[in-house]
Amino acid sequence: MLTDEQQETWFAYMRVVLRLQYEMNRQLQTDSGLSLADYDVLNALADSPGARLQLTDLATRIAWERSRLSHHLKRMSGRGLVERTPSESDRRATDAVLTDAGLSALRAATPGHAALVRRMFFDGLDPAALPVLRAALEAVHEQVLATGTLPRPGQRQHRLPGLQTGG
Amino acid sequence: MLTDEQQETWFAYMRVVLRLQYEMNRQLQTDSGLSLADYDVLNALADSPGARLQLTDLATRIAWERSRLSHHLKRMSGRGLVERTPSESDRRATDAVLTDAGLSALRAATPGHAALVRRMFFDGLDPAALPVLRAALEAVHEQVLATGTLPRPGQRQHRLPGLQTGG
DNA sequence: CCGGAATACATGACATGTCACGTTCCTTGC
DNA sequence: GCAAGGAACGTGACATGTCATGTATTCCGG
Repeated sequence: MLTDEQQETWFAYMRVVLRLQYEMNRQLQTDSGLSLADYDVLNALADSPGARLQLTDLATRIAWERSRLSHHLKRMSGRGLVERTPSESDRRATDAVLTDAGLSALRAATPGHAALVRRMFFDGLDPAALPVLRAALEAVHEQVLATGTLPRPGQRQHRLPGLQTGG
Repeated sequence: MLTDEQQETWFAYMRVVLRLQYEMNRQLQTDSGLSLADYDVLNALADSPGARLQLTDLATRIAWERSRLSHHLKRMSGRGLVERTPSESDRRATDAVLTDAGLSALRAATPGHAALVRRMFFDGLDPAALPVLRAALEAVHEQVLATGTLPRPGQRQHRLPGLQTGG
């Protein structure tokens, strides 16, 4: 099914993923009181226009089940990191919005997180390999999008409020 | 902290990890009734001499908290996929052993899993990039081992039973 | 060998994630 | 415009993961 070299590459990938996830989780938790899950949410929001994202879009973007996100946002909003506001474009929908406290937490956590990423991921890497690695990861990403079960992120159409032909 | 190219590479990595994890989980769950976590455990055991591994070693190998593994093995043994036997080399220790049913489940799940890996990971990849990708992942792995908080897998020393100088 | 420190694991309480389902609203075809 | 189907989200029940702690065993310095 896979060639030997593919197998070895895959095993190397899985080993990296498992350990890195473990290390990132611990570093964030102990240094910032954020879980990696929290960080992913905050990061996705901070990177979005208006620091705001509809739940389904956010879930798609970070590849979470929507109900997981719903539960998690309830907890995060209890901690003041995000707010949940009814969407203006769709009354069924909810937007998650980054709060000031959430942004501060993200900013406080980022240097330590980035330091870990640099140390564990890039410091051991031949810089000459970087462009190839990047291209490979982007190709894989494209393939996952193309053949996966989730929609592409950021491509869902929302009705824009204020554009209805007036009554 | 990170160069632009490093950042983009890192983001690509995270996007791939998040989506692939989601897709693997779903594929395994629906096609085989195994979670990705189950699969990682079964796989690690099947790959070990005697299909047996002491808990701490197994936890290190798949980068889990030991208590997570303890709970999970209890559930998996309830399903007949593994057994827990007292270790012969250390009476504090427990070995996880793959059962016949566990091996069967692993064998049944593997083709579908491998197909997904091939389709999502390797089919989109320029074969010429494979050696570089593999080397890069192995370099990162080495770096994670070198600077991480977990011991290297498979390097812990166990007292070998039957080698005591007799009484 | 003996006592204190460290290690291996289990467990209970609690945090987090999944699944099935209900409610509300939107959309589509007439 | 209206009914039927679908989409967005929340929730409760349950599966899973984490943390703090307890018990048994081993290790190590003297």
